Amino acid sequence: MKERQEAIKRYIERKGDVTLSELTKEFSDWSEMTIRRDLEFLEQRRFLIRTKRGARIMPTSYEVSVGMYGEREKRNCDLKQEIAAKAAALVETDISMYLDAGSTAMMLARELPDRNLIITTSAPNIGIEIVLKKKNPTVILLGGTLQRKTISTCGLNVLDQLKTLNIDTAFVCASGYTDATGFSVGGQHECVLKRAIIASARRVIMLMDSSKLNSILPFTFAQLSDIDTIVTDSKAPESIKAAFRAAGVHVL
Amino acid sequence: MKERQEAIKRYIERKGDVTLSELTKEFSDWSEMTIRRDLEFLEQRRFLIRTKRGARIMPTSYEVSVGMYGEREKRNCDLKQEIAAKAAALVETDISMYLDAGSTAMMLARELPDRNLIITTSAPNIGIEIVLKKKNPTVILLGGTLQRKTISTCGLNVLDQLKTLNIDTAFVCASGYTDATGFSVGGQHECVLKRAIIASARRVIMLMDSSKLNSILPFTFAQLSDIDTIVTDSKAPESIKAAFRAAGVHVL
DNA sequence: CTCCGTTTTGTGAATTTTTCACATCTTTTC
DNA sequence: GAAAAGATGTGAAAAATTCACAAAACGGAG
Repeated sequence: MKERQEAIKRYIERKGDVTLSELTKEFSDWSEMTIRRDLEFLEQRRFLIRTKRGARIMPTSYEVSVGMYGEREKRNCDLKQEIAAKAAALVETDISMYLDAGSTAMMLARELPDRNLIITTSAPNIGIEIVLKKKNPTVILLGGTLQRKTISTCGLNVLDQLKTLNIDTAFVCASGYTDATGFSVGGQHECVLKRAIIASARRVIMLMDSSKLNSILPFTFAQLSDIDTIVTDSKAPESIKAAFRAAGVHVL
Repeated sequence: MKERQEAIKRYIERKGDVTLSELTKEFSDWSEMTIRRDLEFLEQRRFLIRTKRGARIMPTSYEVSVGMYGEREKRNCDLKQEIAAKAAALVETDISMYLDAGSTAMMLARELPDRNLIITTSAPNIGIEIVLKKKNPTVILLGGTLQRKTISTCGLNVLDQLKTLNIDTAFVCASGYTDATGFSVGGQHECVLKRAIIASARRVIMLMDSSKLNSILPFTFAQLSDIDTIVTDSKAPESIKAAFRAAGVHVL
């Protein structure tokens, strides 16, 4: 595959849904016809489908979350993308990692290198995404009841399932953070799961975009002392980042 | 939503991918313009996306399997649809059931009534499909390693997971059957899982389209004596159906 | 039942998008 | 370095889509 085609693919993956004119503007070094042919090429390889006047990402499970969360998902898309890219750089080969549920985690999944990784996750849509798009990683899905809102599983026996899994690095998402309350989420089951993961992982990396700082959700699952690294975006206020560093947490 | 729009939606859901001319032929009582407007209407509600000259089902996890198996999936679409409809009629309210992986099972999932059901499955795409499209069923995903080919999980501890689950009716798919070899599939892990399910379920219903009769795959997981009912399509030869009945199996 | 306003549907022209054939330019191979 | 193969650009032809408006169907209110 050519470099231009890769670039077009990445662009569409990021945007989700593009028009041809948008693409000709973005890739103005080439003619419309060439872009058309590239789209045809990419469609044949099932990376995308061509729509009325443009193209759309080939919807695998990605669309599940987009469809669910609708515009909310896309809103902080660029922030989350930034976080995902930074987090992906922390992934080493042959690592055993945990990947949380949520849109930021989905973006991280797409940024992961196609290498030998053992990826445990409670989000079946993320697991499917990885397995369909990459050849090398092994995906382990945690079993349990599938939650409608979060598309993630939670089982009474999560602890049993984790017992035989040695997780090196856990990428965990939070929905809220304040100094007083720590990291919090909206669901009780998620809270229990995240706690179990954090307790068992060697290294915990928190993914949180700046829009979630200074908000409180019902259930706290971790304090600053529980985590090693926090990955956030460039819009996070310097004051909070300084407070994180003061607590001995790496900030990226 | 109008009756015509419902019908168009159903038609596209069944076919997966249609052209406008196909639709105008199918719904020839209305003009092309009306169909166009219906497609626009349905697109706004996220039921489908419009493509170059037609429309395509809004891809939730359903598309995952279609995308994977490609034409194979669509080939016996009508037969599988027939089987799924017949099998759905066997589902009672408040039942605890197991749903196998595979395209026939996916179709059954779409035909299920939106009632209080406990649905256990090893196919995360089917679980997501149910949870997104229906409000009432509870979905339990079995955990384990996610297989690339089948989009289903298999874990070393399936037996443990099943221990606390009481499955009333299991809908199981087979890839091959002959009198001599019984029901067989292509993967060893699937074979183990199916055996465990069949051993623990009170009632076992086998789903198999006629194209799979008289073919043998590497791993046998059940004999006629293990199952209660076979649901197949109208193209199944009467002689085989008679043999099933003679063995005490209900044939639908 | 009929009038009037609203909604839905059909029609054809205008517009836009897509396709196709072919010319030109680039890269590869011998 | 020449021939072949491949990629890209161009513009006309074909097709699909949109748009504005007319016709038809529908739904009360009198």
